[in-house]
Amino acid sequence: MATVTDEAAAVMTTAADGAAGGAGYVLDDQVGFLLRQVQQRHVSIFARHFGVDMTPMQWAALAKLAEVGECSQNLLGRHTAMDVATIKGVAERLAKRGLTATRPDPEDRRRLLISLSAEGTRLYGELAPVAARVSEETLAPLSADERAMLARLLTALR
Amino acid sequence: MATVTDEAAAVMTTAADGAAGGAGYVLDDQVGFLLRQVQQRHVSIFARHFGVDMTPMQWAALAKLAEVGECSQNLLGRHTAMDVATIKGVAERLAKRGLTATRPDPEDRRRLLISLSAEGTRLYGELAPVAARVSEETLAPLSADERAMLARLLTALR
DNA sequence: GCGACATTGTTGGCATACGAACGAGCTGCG
DNA sequence: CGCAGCTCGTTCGTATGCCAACAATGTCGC
Repeated sequence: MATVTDEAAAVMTTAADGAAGGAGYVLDDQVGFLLRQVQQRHVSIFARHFGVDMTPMQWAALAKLAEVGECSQNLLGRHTAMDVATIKGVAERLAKRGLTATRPDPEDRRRLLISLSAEGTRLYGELAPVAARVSEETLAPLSADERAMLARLLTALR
Repeated sequence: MATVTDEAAAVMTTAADGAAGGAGYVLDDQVGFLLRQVQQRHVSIFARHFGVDMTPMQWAALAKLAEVGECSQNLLGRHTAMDVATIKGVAERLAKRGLTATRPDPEDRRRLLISLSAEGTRLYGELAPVAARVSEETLAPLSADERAMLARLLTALR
């Protein structure tokens, strides 16, 4: 099923075609460019469902906190694939909105422990179905088999 | 070719599993989260090959200019999938480095025409093979068939 | 030819992203 | 015990990325 189409077959070639002057390099065929555009569409769908009060990054942190429970800011950053400087800002904005609570780790005075507040837990429960719909809508153009294949390929490139 | 593996089959389910409280929503399985991580890896590979003097966005603008020739800032933004506010900054930085030349459009006084300078053309020719290697390294974990499949799936989601 | 509407570019504001540098705290090894 | 080396959090600087508002310019219909 789902055989390789003609136009896709010509796409994303290796670097072996060393034509001088960059002939043969077409921006629109590069993985990075495709990835960015798919990401753009996804973020746009996310924004339409979540509104301006919840960004993908904030949602990722919220969802991960719901999943693993209280953890240090640094670990939360690793769980959500965010830079230390990035998770700082995200955690800050979540805390300002009262969705998380923070306290110093009694065992390690370097660490800042972060956990969901009651309101954060409530909001997570409310928004999780919305997040599922966002994923669904993003993948809408693909069949079930294609979605599974995409998951496999993306996981391999992670 | 390339059958669906077990773990991927369980991944990226639809929103139909309406379990209350978000049970069943696992951040790591969502397309958006996977996309962001693949993107991160790609950008990291890009930075290793290109250094700090050329960002993915700047390269996209440069490559597109080489492809289509002189065009308005707005059109260049659409060609490279950049917001008007984003292409402004990118064009500014390219111009500051002398890689592009700008002039007002004699036919439409709203437009700002942008083209590659001699130095920009030279640099594009020099870096195009590097860009090809970046794409190659990003896709290294995949076979040729898998790359074609990925291109097809990403294009469908663009 | 003129006024409603669209297009182009600019600006301000907010939220990522990430490298680098820094201070404070922890840990293991001699 | 002492300290070299690591980890954690913060801050700074630069570059996206996008929305909204705005001014200048084009276009099109009447």
